[in-house]
Amino acid sequence: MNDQPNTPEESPLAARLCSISGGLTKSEAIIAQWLVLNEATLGLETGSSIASKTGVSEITVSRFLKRAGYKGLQGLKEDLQAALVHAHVSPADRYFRLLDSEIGAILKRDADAVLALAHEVEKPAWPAAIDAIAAADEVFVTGFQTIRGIAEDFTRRLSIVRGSVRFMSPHDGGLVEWIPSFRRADESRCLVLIDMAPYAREALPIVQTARGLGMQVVIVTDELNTWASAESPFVFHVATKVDAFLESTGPMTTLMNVIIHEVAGRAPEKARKRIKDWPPIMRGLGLY
Amino acid sequence: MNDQPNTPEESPLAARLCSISGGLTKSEAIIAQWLVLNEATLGLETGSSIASKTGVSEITVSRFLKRAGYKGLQGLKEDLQAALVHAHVSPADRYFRLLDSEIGAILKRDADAVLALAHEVEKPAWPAAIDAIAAADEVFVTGFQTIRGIAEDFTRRLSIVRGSVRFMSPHDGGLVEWIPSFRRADESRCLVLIDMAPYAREALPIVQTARGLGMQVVIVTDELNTWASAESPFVFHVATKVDAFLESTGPMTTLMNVIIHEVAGRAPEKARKRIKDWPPIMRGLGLY
DNA sequence: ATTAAAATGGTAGCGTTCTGTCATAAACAT
DNA sequence: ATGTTTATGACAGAACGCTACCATTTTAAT
Repeated sequence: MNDQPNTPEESPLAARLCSISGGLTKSEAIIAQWLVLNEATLGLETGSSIASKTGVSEITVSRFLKRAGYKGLQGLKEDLQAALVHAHVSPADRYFRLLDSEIGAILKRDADAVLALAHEVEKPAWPAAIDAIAAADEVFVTGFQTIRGIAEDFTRRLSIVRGSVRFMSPHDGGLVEWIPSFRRADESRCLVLIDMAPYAREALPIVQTARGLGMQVVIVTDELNTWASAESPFVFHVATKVDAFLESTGPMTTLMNVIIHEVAGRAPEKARKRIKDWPPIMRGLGLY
Repeated sequence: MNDQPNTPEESPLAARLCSISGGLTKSEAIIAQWLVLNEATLGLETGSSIASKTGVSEITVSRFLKRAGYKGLQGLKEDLQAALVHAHVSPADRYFRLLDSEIGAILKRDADAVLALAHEVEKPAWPAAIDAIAAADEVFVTGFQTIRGIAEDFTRRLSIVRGSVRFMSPHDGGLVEWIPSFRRADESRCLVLIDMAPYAREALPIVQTARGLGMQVVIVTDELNTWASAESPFVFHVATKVDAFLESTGPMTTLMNVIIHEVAGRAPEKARKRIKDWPPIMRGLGLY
């Protein structure tokens, strides 16, 4: 099922270069071959560096790239980046045509950010964080401003998968739930904090309070957050800058969904049972 | 003997950045973290692109790199290249070592769903829907259950971009806002409904009520929804099934963000002004 | 609160990269 | 051999990325 990103004969770049109509000239062949062989490090090259390494002149490189359909070396680099997304995600190139617009660029970056989440779940801290959420006797969730809703939905959806999950708004009397209860001193508690840099002033003290009470803290935040790592080992970064008017919260939502999926995976039979029970529960509640 | 080309905590770049004597300033910390998180694609970046993505100025990036011991971004790229040669890792599989796993599949499908949004944006109804939202004198937003939070966040974020946006919970006395006011009978109103099939029983009557009051209705829903198209021309479908325990709402969030971006684009100067005014507004409100 | 120090951003200038125009060289056909 | 086409390179202008100088803002210290 997987395409082979490494095999040169299957690389989209190679395919594109080979498909140039009318064959290649000697210099062009040299350039093309060099490009394919060095595809991995193309991003670090520059037009003239390629020229000198292949022994042709700068302008020939430029011309060749344009003939191959790229908009200069910069365009080739962009295409390379986009091709990554396409190669691994789309069954065909059915979207190519659509993705040239401004929105297309935003969508591409969002998709890329989603794929980049693979890095996060790969971290050693990831399974530990999932364990912390799955094993805790009680889970608190919080988030502010324009991602408060994501935090609330996360709470609802996590509640389908495991019990004792509570959204916490620190501003309407929220932290009272945390008053240490000695009757249940042995219970473990976990806080999931969703955070974005522009709105984060309130987050730090909450995390510190939670830590002080012996809670585990899982923090999902954007790339710009720098304080979180000092407070907890369970910090996961999501790319949110997509050059739109506002940041994108889509990838963050995806990550929350993955967390839920993984927590469910820690106790599959229980989770499935809860899901089975869920519709009747809803019906009983009318709508909400 | 094992090479860990991707593990952030072992990367030579990360090591070097961490070892800077005298600690990092706030901006520097942001830059450093961003560099580490995006090391895989650094080759495709440029000084100013990094600056814009991290929210600092070009010159701060330049200064920081010099302080870190690199000779500008070019020097950093050269160092990276040297490291890459050793690691034998192609940027093509930077994410995908683990994408054969179950989570990998989920991420891929989510990313694919995001790209597939290009189809929705391409529909003729799309610009019309954006117009309806942008031009309306008043915009109502609603959504239930596990996507209610998305609807609320959409309300908050759309409020940054244009005024008179209101989240509407039809169950706590919600529809009173709709009582026709003859003083403002000429005002146009628009409803944005976010919907998912499993929870949709309540949505239809709301839409019909809105239509009866002469409102435009924009509906964002999943692939399974069949009734919406009969009620409004502005229906957009998002793929939500990713074979996880629960549906994925990430792509839907992305689509809402795109809507906001487009609405902002309809009145750029006003939108930019609103964004500029936004931080003070927030501060004035304390936190929420 | 006031002052000093540091950090950051804006503007402008330099250097580099990229591309358009023209000229030269090579390949090819007759 | 000659003329024609094509490929390649040299030069220059445009565009962009990078850094030096100065102004402004932020932070820390008293």
